[in-house]
Amino acid sequence: MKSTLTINSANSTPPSKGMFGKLPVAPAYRVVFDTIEKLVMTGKLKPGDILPTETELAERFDINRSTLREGIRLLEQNGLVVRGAAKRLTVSVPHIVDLTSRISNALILHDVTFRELWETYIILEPALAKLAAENATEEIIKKLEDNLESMIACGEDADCFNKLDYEFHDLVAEAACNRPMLIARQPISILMMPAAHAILPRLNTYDRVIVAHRKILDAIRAHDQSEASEWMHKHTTDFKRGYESLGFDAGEHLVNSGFDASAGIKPQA
Amino acid sequence: MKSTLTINSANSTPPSKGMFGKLPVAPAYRVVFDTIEKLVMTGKLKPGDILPTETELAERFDINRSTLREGIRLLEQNGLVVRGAAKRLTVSVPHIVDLTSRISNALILHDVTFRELWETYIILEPALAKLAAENATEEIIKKLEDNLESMIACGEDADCFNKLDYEFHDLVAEAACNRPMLIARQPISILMMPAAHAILPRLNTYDRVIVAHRKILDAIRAHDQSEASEWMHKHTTDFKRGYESLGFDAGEHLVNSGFDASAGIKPQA
DNA sequence: GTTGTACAATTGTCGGACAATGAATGGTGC
DNA sequence: GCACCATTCATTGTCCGACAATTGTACAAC
Repeated sequence: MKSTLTINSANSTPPSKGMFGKLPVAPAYRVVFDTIEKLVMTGKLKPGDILPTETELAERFDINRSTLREGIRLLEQNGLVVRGAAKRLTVSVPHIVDLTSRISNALILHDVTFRELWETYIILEPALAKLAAENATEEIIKKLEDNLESMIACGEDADCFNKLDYEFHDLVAEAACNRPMLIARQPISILMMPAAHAILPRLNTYDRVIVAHRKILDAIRAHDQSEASEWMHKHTTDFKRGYESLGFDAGEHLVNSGFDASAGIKPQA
Repeated sequence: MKSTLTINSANSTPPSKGMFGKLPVAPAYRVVFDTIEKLVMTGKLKPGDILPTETELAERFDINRSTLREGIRLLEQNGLVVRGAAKRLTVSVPHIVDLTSRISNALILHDVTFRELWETYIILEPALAKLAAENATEEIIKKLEDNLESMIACGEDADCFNKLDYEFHDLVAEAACNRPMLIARQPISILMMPAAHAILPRLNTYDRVIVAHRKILDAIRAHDQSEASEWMHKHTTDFKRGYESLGFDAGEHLVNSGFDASAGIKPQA
């Protein structure tokens, strides 16, 4: 951190280099991004606002349109602007799904282990179930009921079952009305999907899953927070037990769950 | 989800709209992004690999350099490439801090409430303390000790104290060796900072904080997981009590904690 | 009111160009 | 031979101008 710097250190290197670590002269396209990002974050630009055309923006910033466009790409990737109906740039709010898929990609690249995912999941899922029992609306309870019915109708069609299982937990998370926790859970859920797909057909846990889901749903409907939390805890622990009884090592990397895992879901981007 | 769609629904809307959701004809710069992203995610490009020059890449993709550069910007903002030492593009893995600051920005724009932050925080912090008690290395315990000493030496310098408080919790989270949880915690921690700054000098809770930190540190050092978890729970609850006793409403929006909150930290990006 | 058409605006893409800057190279002195 | 310096070169950041494709708009026709 070079906490102590003396100006008069005329011993080794000329003072023009070495100290004064390069002051942040950002390329123009980055300045464009920073500027507009700040405008959005400070509320001077609100979601839904339509930006001027590229030509006009370039004129105002006094840069070339190509350069401006590079800045726009940064904003676009950040989800702060989208090219709206009329192709015009409109200010937007980053979608949760964009964030979560980005996070899961990053976790994959960081070689996250199943142990880490699991440790977090076993914390979040019961907490979300508890909050769901507190906050669930009639509407979402209806969706949960539909989900459970479909799952029963599913029989032992593993693909169908897994999809509905994933959806059930997603709905519970949504019912909790807590976005930070939702964002934390989603990437983990995505990354654990391959494991879920591997477990179900080999261990034949269909019945156990349905029983657990029903208990959880009942608890949510009854606003019984501790019951919801406890059953979700059991249910999630079951999942880990299944994982381990298949001979997987929880410390093992998940690298090759790979790209399709994150790209496979993206429900309605 | 429009699960059932019949072709012959010639009743209301013409079939050319409504169904056939826009087929994915992506602009070239986006194809560049998708292509290279996939190469990274599938491991065909590994972190540290140096990409060809812009001119060469443009030639290979058979597009103009300007167009290619727009694609590069998308990758850059995603953290998948950085312009390395020699200005050459280098494949990289997204830094955690980039993710977390993006998440906190998104949460701000989504008008997240203190209630949501709190509900998540009270779950994560004890869990992290528990894991820290399990996994903390000597090295990080040393850092925690240093932090506690500095905090005591800090006296009632609120700025110094808050900074060290923030750092302490960061260190505990780091000690837990769990990146999903780390990523989940960090944005919340960032967003709650303004609240922490408001509470401390007005309620004079310096002593209570130090006592709690010492208890937590002792528990981590002794690998006493439940003790670490419990004290962290108390400590975090204290924080909320402070927040409420200042008359804030937990359901209140945090919009105007605004931009500086997220930009203020960024330790060493 | 709906349909169709002509026109204008805007974006996506292209080709070429150049200054600044870091890297590589080669010459020079010891 | 090795260290040091100047030159050359490659590459990026930026600019300019241009054009096809697409889309919004205005207006005419039914």
